[in-house]
Amino acid sequence: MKLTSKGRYAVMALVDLAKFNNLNPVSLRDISIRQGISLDYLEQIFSKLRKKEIVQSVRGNQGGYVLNKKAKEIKLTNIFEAVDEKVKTLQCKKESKKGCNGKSTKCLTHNLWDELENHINDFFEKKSLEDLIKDNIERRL
Amino acid sequence: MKLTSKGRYAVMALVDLAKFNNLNPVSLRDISIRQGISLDYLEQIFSKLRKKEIVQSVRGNQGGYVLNKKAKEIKLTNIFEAVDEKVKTLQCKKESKKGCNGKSTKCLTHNLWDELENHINDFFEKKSLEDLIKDNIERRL
DNA sequence: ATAAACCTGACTAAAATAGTCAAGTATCTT
DNA sequence: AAGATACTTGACTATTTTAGTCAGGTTTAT
Ligand code: FES
Ligand code: FES
Repeated sequence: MKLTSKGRYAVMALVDLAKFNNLNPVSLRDISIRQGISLDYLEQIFSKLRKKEIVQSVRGNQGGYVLNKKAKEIKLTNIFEAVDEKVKTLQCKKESKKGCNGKSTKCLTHNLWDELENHINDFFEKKSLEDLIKDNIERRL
Repeated sequence: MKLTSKGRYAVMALVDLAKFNNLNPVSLRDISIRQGISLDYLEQIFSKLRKKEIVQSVRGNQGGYVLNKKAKEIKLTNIFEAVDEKVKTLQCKKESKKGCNGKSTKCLTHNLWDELENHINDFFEKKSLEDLIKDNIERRL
């Protein structure tokens, strides 16, 4: 079980962005340099974040990205969904009545993985971007 | 974030095995058929489980595997550790003082992933093989 | 003896990941 | 108007990981 860097970078970049509090757009170039993430890769990520209306783009010189919602309203769940970082512990399709082994009943562990998935999603549902920023400021003091 | 089938199979096979309550060894061949898992793959998995003393092997004709501890004492944590299914949400090395970006401080999200890792491991630490079997019996009623 | 079943290590196809690269388009500043 | 900055898109690719397979053993009950 690991987290992919796409999900990791998305959150990292958004925390960086959110710290500027919507005063003015932040360029991906700056984020790239500050966070050590490839610019081209960031572009892919922000393209997805924009489509899901998590950020807004400002084109042209001095442009960049701004949060499209309040930091409090952006949960990790939303971010992960936007960049396709899904939690997938079940092998089978959840809706299907078939098990992961191709049999007509769910496998011995189906229920366990389902619980696990919920357990993890709870965590993501509870954390907002605002929480992360606060946490970051506290640590600096 | 997904669970690999190695971890999934390990747990699935052990639940199957545990249901026989140590009365007599269960052959991998049987588990393979019942659970729809490749025999060769199961052998790899059980080799690791044996090295970590989670199961005991009985060689020869009518041989197979038996649990080496009480089902209550086998936590998911132990199983996952045995088959190298680790939860890895951090990018950096935990001990190192360097961040995942190569910089000398931890990245903006380091703490978040660390929390997440603990959150997930809590789940694994709480679940024993016995819990899974009970859960399975209840469902059948 | 022979068959069942464990044991080991090496090998490999396929999928996913983590990017790179190229060729734009829009808008601000001067 | 020109130039620079920065967003936008889509295709491409190297690397790594996963999920096995395969071949050739060894052990032990009957
Ligand atoms: S994970 Fe759903 S049936 Fe096995
Ligand atoms: S995950 Fe540890 S420093 Fe980034």
